[in-house]
Amino acid sequence: MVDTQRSAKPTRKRRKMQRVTMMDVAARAEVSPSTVSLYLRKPDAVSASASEAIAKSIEALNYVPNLMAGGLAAASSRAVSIIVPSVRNAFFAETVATMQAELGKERLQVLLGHTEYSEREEENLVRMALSWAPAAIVLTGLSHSNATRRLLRESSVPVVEIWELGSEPIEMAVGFHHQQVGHSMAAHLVQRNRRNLVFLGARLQEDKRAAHRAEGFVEEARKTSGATVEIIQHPAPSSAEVGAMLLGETMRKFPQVDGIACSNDHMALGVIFECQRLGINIPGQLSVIGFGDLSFSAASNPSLTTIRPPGDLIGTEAARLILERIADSGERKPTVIDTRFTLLHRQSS
Amino acid sequence: MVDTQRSAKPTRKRRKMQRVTMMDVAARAEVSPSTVSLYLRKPDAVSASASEAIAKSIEALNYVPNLMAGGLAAASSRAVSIIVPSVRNAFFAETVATMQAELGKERLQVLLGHTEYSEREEENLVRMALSWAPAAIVLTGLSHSNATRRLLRESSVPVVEIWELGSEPIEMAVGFHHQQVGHSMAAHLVQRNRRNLVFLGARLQEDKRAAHRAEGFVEEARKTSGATVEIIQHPAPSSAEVGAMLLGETMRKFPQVDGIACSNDHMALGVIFECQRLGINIPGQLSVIGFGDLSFSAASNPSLTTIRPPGDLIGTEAARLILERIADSGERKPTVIDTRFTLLHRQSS
DNA sequence: GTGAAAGCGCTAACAC
DNA sequence: GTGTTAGCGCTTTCAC
Repeated sequence: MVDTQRSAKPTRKRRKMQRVTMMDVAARAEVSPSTVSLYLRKPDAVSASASEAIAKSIEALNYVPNLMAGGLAAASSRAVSIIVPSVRNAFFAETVATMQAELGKERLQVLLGHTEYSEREEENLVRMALSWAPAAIVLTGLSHSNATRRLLRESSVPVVEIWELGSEPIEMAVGFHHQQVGHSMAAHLVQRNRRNLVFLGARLQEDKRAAHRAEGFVEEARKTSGATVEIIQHPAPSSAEVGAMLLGETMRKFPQVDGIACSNDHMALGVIFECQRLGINIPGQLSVIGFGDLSFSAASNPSLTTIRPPGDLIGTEAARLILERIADSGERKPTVIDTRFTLLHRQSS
Repeated sequence: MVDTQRSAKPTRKRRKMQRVTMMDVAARAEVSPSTVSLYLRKPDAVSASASEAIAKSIEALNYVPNLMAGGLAAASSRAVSIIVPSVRNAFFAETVATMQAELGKERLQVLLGHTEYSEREEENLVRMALSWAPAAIVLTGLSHSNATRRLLRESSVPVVEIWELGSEPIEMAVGFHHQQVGHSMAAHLVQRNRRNLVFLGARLQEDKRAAHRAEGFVEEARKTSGATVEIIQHPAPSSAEVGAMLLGETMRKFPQVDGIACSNDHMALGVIFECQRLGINIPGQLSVIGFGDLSFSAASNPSLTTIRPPGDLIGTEAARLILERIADSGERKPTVIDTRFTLLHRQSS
C-alpha cells in the first residue's frame, strides 16, 4: 500500500490512511462530525449555514465517504444484492441494467451474482451477500433451497423475487405467470387454426420458468378437441442452433406439425432459418411463436410473433419496492406485483 | 428492525444485532478472536486442533462474517467494481459473467455499474465504487474523463481496463485492437474480390470501439487500388432493425456495393433478413461480415462470417490480473494483455 | 439544530 | 501458533 504522498511529514508507520475522513470535513467546516453525518443523510435537518459550510468543505477536500464504516455503524449497507441465473441471458441483463439505473439514483449499489441455474450456488451467493448486510436481496424465481430460505428468513433483509409468480414468495415478488404465457401461446396457435402443436424446449430441467411455459402450453392445447401436442426438448441451453436442430427432429417425428411454440426467441430464430433451408413456408405451412421479443424478433423474415416479457418493468417495480421498503425501514410486507406480458402478433403466425 | 428472537432474554434496547460475531465463534471454540480471524484469512497459519474447533464452531453457530467490519479494519474490501457501458450488451455480459465466476472462487464480490456510454456517469460510478475501498476497479475501454483518471490515480486501487487496446492504460489492460478488427474485415472482403465496400455503423459517436473498427476498415480498404469504401451510420444503438434499414439506404446510395462490414452481428442479421426480402443473394451479389459471433451467427441462413472477440478470455485474464495484483498486494504494475480475436469464415462471404 | 460519547465487528501489529 | 491491544470511519442515542 503506497502512501501516496501529500506535502506532509512522512507517516511514521506504514499506516494506510483513508485520505479524507468525515472528521476532516467537520474540522474544516467548523462543525462536529455528527452534524456532517446528519447533513449527508438528512440534509433538511441541518441549518442552512451549516449546510453551506459543510458542502464547501466536502468540495474542497474532495471527500469520499467510507461506506463500510457507515454500513458497519448502521448495521446495514447501501448495497443491493441481485442474484440471477446469468446476466448472459438477455432477459436478466435487461432487468439488472434497469435496476442498477433505478437504484443508482438513490446511491444504492448493485452486488451481482450468477447462479448458473444452481440452487447450491444461489445459497452460496446469498450467504456471501448477507456478509454485506445489504439493503435488500433480489432473487430470480421462486425455487430456492431450504437453507437459502432459512438464511433469508433469519436475516430480516428485504427480499424481492423476480421474473416468476405462482407459489408463495418469501416476501415480495414481481413478475408474471409463465404458465399463462404457455396458455396464451397455445390459444394463439389454436385460434390460427393450428391443431398439431409442438413446444420446443431447451434445458427444461434447469430453467423452471421455461418448463412452466411448456406445461401451460400443453395444458391449454389439451383443452382443444382434435388438437395434439408434444414437447420436444434438448438439455443444452437455448440457442438458434438448438432451435434449428429441434425443428429438424420435429419434422421427422411429427411431420404433420403446423404450430410451434419455442421456449424463447433464440430457438424460434433457429426454427425460422431451418425452415428457410428446408423450404417450409412460415406461416403458410407452419406457424411459429417465440418468447422474449429479443432485439431481432421484429426484424426477422418473417417477423416473429412472440411474447414480450416486461424485463424493464420488472426492474423498475422491484427497485421501487426496495426503495419503499427501505424508506419505512419497516417490517416485512408481503407484496406481489403481476406485471403481465404481451403477445405481439407478427408475420410468423 | 425486528429482533428475531432466540431463546434469550429480551434485549433491553432496540439494538440491531448482527446475529453471530467472531467473538461468539472464538468463545465457543475456546480460542481468541484473532485466531479465528487468522483462520478465516490464512487457514494454514493456524494449528490443526484450533482449526478444527473453529470450523465446528462456525458450523454450529452458522456464522456469517461481516465483510464491512473486515473491510473497514483492513482498509480494503473484498468487492471488485466492474463498470461497463451496459450489461444489456452481450459482449460485456459475457465478460461480467465470467469475471463474477472467477472472482467468486476467491470470495470476491462484483459491484456492477453501467455507464450507458457516458463518461460523466462513469466518473460518478468510480466515485461511488471508491466508497467501498474495492479490491480492484474494472473499467471498459481507455477513454475516461480527467477527473476519473485523477480519482483512480490518487486511490492506489488496482485498475484494469478491458475490451480495448491502443492508447496508454491507467495501469493494466486486457483486450484487443479494434482497428485491427477493421483491417481484418476489409482484408477479408478484398481477398474475396470485393471492391465496393461499405461499413455499417450504429452509434459511432458513443461507441468508440465500433468507431475504431470503422476507421481500421476504411484505412485498410484505402490501401487497395480500385476499391471504394464508405461508412453508413445511424445514431441509434445497433440492432437488426437498424441493420436492415441501413442496408436499404446503402442499396439506394451505392447500388454497386459488393462487400459490407457491420459494426456487429445484430446489424449483420438485419442485413441478411433485408437481403432476403429484397432478393439480394449473399454471398453471390454481396458479401457480409459481422462482429461478435453472437449466439445466432453460426445458425443463420446463410451462416454469418464474423469476428469473434474473446469476451470470456478477457474476463478470465482480467480476473487473473486482479487476483495476482491482490496477492502481492503490491505496487502498480503496468501490464497489457492482447487477447487477439478470430475471424470465422462462414457462408456469408 | 448541534455535539459528545459509545460502539458497530473486524484486522493488524506486536508481544508472548 | 496464539492472544492483547488499538483502532478503522462512521452512525446513533441522548443531552443540550
